[in-house]
Amino acid sequence: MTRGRPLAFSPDQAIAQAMQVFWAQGYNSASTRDLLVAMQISRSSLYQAFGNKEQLFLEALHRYRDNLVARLERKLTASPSALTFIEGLFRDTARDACSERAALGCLIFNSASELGQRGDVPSREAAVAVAAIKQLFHQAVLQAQAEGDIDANRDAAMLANYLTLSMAGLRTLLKSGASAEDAGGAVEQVLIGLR
Amino acid sequence: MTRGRPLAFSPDQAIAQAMQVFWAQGYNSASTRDLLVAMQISRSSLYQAFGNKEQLFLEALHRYRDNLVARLERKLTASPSALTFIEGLFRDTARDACSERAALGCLIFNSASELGQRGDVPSREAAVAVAAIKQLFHQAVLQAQAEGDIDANRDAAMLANYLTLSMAGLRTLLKSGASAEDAGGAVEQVLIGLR
DNA sequence: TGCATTATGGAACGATTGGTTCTAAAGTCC
DNA sequence: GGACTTTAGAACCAATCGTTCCATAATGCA
Repeated sequence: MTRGRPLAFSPDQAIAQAMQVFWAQGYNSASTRDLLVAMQISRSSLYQAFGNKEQLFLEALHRYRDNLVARLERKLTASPSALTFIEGLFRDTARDACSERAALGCLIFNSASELGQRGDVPSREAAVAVAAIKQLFHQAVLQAQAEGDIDANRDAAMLANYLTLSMAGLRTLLKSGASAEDAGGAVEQVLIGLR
Repeated sequence: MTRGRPLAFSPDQAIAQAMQVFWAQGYNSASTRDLLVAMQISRSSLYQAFGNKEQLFLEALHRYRDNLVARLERKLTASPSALTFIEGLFRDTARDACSERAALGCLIFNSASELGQRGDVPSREAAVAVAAIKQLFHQAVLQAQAEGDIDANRDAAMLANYLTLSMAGLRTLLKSGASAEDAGGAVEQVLIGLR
């Protein structure tokens, strides 16, 4: 099957490590050296396996997006209702205010904020990832409407935008050092708007 | 009065130009060269007048914050009511979705997102600037309660957090390329939560 | 006219950036 | 053993990073 010397590292794990670096530092501030150290591979391996820094970032962002969406979809189906899923997601995020995780924020919103509307591939991919989050909220809202927890007459796409906005705002609030009480209070207000 | 050779540039204008660079590129990505070109001064003048890049950023952030708060306070007092001020602020921001201005976002939220909880001075100052925005919303909510447009029984501090979260989220949404319709719809939902 | 003081332009600093290329060794399959 | 691929590491590139230094220019004061 595979000819030649086999890979000495797991591309999956390597991407996961690179993802952590981009997550903590952002795309521009993450140097290739930082990535090499975290990935525990040599320079030649990085360029042979992933091309360059930009392509590695795209792989990491893609991975993050896929993992996040899959995790949330599992959570959604495991929840007693779509509304409790949404409520739990926001409340858990707010409750986690003081953790390292909250300080990192979300790679997708971080990237959208950093890369803005530059027009290059990483910027567009960040926007695509935001759209994936919005799409998941849309799905949850539709389900909650079918379950009778949200008025079926309300525009589900609009509510999906509202929830995406709210989650992005919550992450920024947490990044600026908001307490769990402050974040939790604001989140309850967000959730009131759903019903 | 002043001894020695006089300054050949206006520190005010120079800071304003530097602010634009930090605004468009972020703190880390803004190079000293970019700053020098925009400020139209020489390298030595920058370090003599402002110390270093970090201190220059702090001056720019401070300036941005003071200008923003002053402008919003003027707008608040000029508005027929505090509620119309809040509504107008959010609607105008959403309506402006496709402008360059919207693509830049807000320097304060940009900085909070980029610098996160690093613990250094720029990071802390970004958090202070977010707190200033929150404080302004708090003031507007209290006034709206006094004017009978918001239920006086509701927690004004909580609503201020809610509005800060919403504005931060709106800016992230616009940075990810949301249309004026999408942003406007989400904003209406945000405003419904106030009443 | 000199002196003190401050600002200026520009060179230069050492370190680091992302990216590429090279070499020699090592591992695996046929 | 030969074909093939990956490995580690060094070297290199031009560019950039933030910062420092120095001689010079421009002003007020004596």
